[in-house]
Amino acid sequence: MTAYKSYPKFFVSVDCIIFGFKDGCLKVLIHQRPYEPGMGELSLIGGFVQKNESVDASAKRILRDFTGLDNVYMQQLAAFGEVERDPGERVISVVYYALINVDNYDTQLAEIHNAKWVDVDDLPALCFDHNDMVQKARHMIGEIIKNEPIGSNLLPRYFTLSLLQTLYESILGTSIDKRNFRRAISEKDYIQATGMIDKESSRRGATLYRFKK
Amino acid sequence: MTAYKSYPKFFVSVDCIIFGFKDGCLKVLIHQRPYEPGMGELSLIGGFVQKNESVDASAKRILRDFTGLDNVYMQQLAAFGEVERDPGERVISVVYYALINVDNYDTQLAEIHNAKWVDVDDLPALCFDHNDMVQKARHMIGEIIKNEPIGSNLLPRYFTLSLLQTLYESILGTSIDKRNFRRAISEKDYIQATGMIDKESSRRGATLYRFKK
DNA sequence: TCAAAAGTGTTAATAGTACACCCATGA
DNA sequence: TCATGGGTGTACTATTAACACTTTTGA
Repeated sequence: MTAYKSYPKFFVSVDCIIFGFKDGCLKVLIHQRPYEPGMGELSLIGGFVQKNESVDASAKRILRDFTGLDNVYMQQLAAFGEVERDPGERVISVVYYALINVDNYDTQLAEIHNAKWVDVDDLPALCFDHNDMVQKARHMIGEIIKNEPIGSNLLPRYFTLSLLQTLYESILGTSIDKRNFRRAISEKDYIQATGMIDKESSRRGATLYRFKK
Repeated sequence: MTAYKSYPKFFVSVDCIIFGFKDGCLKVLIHQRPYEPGMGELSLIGGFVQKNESVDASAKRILRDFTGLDNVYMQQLAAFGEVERDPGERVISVVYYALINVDNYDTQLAEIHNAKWVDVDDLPALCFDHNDMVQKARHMIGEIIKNEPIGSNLLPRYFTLSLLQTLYESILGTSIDKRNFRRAISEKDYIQATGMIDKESSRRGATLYRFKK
């Protein structure tokens, strides 16, 4: 028997910051909140933790329901627990961030949920404390990309070095010297040339690379 | 009105990893769990989130109740949400780590709670997932001390450079060259000499430093 | 022929690492 | 006088930052 009876219980939600890379910018997937309070306001993708579901599993389920994607890079960011953060009822939210390839997700599902991509550096006002969540997650992936090849989750399977550099620049919010970038990335040994040439993005054509497994 | 009615609610606990620096080692404050399940097992300092209390405030309260300390360096680590993590009932735990000066805390309170310091690198088996929590927090402060002067929270107001170095070594788990350490720390501009001399720790006497504000 | 993106090395500055001896003191 | 911890500088290595021109091609 437990001695917990006298303690209060809380709704626990999960909010997901789903990052994608599109048009040379880091984007976040948002939608219109479908229920009160804040119905119609812009919101992160979220949902409630279920009875026999771990919080991690809950995050995976919510991501799958909105994007059709499984096996996605997703990490916990933090719990948000201010008393009045949700104006309707007390809800403690555990926040995750995910990195997805925008070419892979299920656009039909996204349409059903009214989901859309917005530029992370030009975020509209989101409901509750969701803007804070995005800022914190944005900072976090900036730190992580310095040490880990998380770009593999955001890019198509084959990509040019210019595109990879643009990704780094948009995540880090800085411009990077092309030669230094190429040297640094080749020293890291994350990626390999495929021999294929991309003719879309330039007249001359650029070598297509891919991440090693 | 909210649409949340149909969702389940959960107990939400807070667990605190309270780090201190004592006898040249990084320590964690633990105690014997005073209630079932796991009564008598070794446990982190914890408690339950209350109705009109933010999760952060809850962590502060719990820390104060066990140590008598307020205004302590404390950060959220993560939420732990596995379904079976607590064998009694479903409890989602939000974990914080705190750094305190072992000379300041209320030892009477600690005695009441059966609290004791254990070496972080020689942890006994703790209940539930508490060992995981400590490992994660230990790794976290290792990263943070590389960039932030968090040592100020663990040391007495005045300290020798040798003591500061021992602190860094015990947090980082490495030995550091004395000359390199002193140069690095003086370049960081965190600390200043007070002109006072400590005669306790050596015959010659060592300059006492303090952290700048 | 020219606009647009691809590709390519060198140098300088900075940060980090390795390493050994003398000093002051109390017991 | 000696054992103990305090205090100091230099040379080497690795990492990071700054910087500009040629190539290829389609329009």
